Amino acid sequence: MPELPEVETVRRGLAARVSGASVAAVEVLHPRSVRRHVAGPEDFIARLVDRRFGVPERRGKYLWLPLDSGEALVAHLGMSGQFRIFDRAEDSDLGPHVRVRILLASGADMRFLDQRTFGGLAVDSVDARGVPTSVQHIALDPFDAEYDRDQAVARVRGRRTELKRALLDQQVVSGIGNIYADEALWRARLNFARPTDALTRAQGRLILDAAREVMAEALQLGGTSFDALYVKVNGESGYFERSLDAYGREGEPCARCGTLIRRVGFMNRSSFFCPRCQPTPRRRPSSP
DNA sequence: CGGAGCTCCTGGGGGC
DNA sequence: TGCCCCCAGGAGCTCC
Repeated sequence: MPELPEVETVRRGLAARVSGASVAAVEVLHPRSVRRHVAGPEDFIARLVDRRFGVPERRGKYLWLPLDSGEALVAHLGMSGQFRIFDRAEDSDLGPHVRVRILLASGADMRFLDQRTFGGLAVDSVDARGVPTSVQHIALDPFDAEYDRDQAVARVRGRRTELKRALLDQQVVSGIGNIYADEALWRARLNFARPTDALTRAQGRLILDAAREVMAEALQLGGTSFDALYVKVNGESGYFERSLDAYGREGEPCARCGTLIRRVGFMNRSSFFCPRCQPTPRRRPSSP
């Protein structure tokens, strides 16, 4: 489940390995992985071959490599996307999940793998600030130099929904997925179902600062890896999983109060929380 | 037009 | 042992 820390870990890996590299050839092994490139796989390939990559950038869970053509190669990892870089292309034993291969002029082999194909690549135009068209609707993430926390708080409080829904809405604040939403809520001692329009400004700041903090700590450890579905560009795992306080800890004692962590369904996914530290709100989002 | 539900996808794992 | 079904969930899309 790549969220901001995992995507940033990948971005750093790509920055170290492919910044300034030129594309020699591209193979699209699964068309679904380039479905966001509406002009089709052939056009996708043509816009990459002989182009040179700049330094990769990221907003929220999107990352992109600027091209010397003025466009950008945009990537979203979805649920199971990975980039792997090999020094030399080896045609044998590609494995079942390699979806796109980008062979570099240096001889290196840059592979996009994606078991569930929720992720994908596209070549996209960029605006004057270098942001791809397909990323412009995404809110700034908490690590963006232009991020304004109080504006993000205002967006959360302006919604009429439940707090976790707002945290997961990439147009409110980007980069937060199910794991870090639960972790931030646990740290802020707020229940996922808290109505956003009843949240105080202080609570809004608390939850957004907690999200930023937990993602910063995860990034230090190279992100969260549950299994081989998320690895860095060199194939190594991150170590944040052992630091999680709520996510995946159903039935284990809360690190603050010892109450057993509960899991409930919410938005077609699981939410983990401490029923004592994060009590369920009495009323549903306010109604007339 | 904001909010909420649906849908895409595959492999691992649990249950029987 | 084998098979079936559920589950993981990001985000675009559709409907209300």
